[in-house]
Amino acid sequence: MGWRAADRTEQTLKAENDDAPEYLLEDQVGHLLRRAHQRHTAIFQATIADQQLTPLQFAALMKLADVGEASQNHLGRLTAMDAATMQGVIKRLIARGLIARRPDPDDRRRLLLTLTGDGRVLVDLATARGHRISDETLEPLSPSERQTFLKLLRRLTD
Amino acid sequence: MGWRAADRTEQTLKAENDDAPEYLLEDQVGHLLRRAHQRHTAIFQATIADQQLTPLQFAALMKLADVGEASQNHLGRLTAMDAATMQGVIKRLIARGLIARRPDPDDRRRLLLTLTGDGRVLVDLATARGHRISDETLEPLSPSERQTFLKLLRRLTD
DNA sequence: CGACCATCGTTCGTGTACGAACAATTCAGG
DNA sequence: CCTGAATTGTTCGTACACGAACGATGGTCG
Repeated sequence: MGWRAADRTEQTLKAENDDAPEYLLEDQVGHLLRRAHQRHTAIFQATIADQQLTPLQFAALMKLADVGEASQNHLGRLTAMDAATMQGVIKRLIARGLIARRPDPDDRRRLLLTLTGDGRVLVDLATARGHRISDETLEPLSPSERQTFLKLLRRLTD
Repeated sequence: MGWRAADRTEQTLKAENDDAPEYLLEDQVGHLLRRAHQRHTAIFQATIADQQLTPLQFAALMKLADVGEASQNHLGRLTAMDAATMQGVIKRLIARGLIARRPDPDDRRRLLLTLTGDGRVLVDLATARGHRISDETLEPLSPSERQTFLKLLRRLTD
């Protein structure tokens, strides 16, 4: 690229103490995590049948199918979304008729969420895709490497 | 929590074919990558000195310090941001006087970006913090596990 | 009972993320 | 040379992500 020689004057201060530990963006965990996540969402969009369905909407749907019924905040904790983010996700899923909301008779602060019939159908269709997406994301690794990677990654998520 | 017993009727269909491969959100790579990335950005915000500086702004700044000068699209490719995302990041860095923009004399489509004096000062201060952030993110892993994890993670980012 | 504090859902503001479309400019091939 | 394809930067629209503040409700403890 030839930028280094051209910008020598601009680089002077930095170039003078070469022994200082350089910061290489492409070696930092945060950058790699971000890029891996980017790649995963690209695979998600290409593989999931429904083009409108986003990774977060899919996660909320799958978790709701798992627990059957939950309040917004509770489902948010189960899917690692804060209450504000939850608002938008829930609003869009309700607008598409995939989930329904009803007041909790025992606690008037809460709104209980459940899958609708359409939601249940979509969950059944999308489950296989979900597994395919995970496989494809891990495709560059061998089976034993996948085990190792997932084990270590899980320890970085507390 | 007791939701499972309470919602048995809602779970009937799903419970009947137990042999079908269940989809456990907390075991999926995508979800784990998202949570690990969330944790990293929380560590970033807590550790970086400047409270206004975001991970993407920091990345653009560090990369610009590395290459000296670059057009918006080029810097975007180096930091894995698309042109539209770049717009906002660059706009905020210019507003804070950390980088400057000037037309490329050789190509009138391009705008060349460089660090300002303030930007260079901030980069020098933030470099040590950046390394601390990476260390803290990987803190749950032993040194050899970190090597393994980074090696595998890098293979998932192409 | 009553003051206090936690929780629930909502809204606002800021900042990524990215597809899509656009005008201006550059480049490649005929 | 000149037409068409590619690149650069910009804007628009949608969807996360989260801190902060808010009113309504629920629980606790003196």
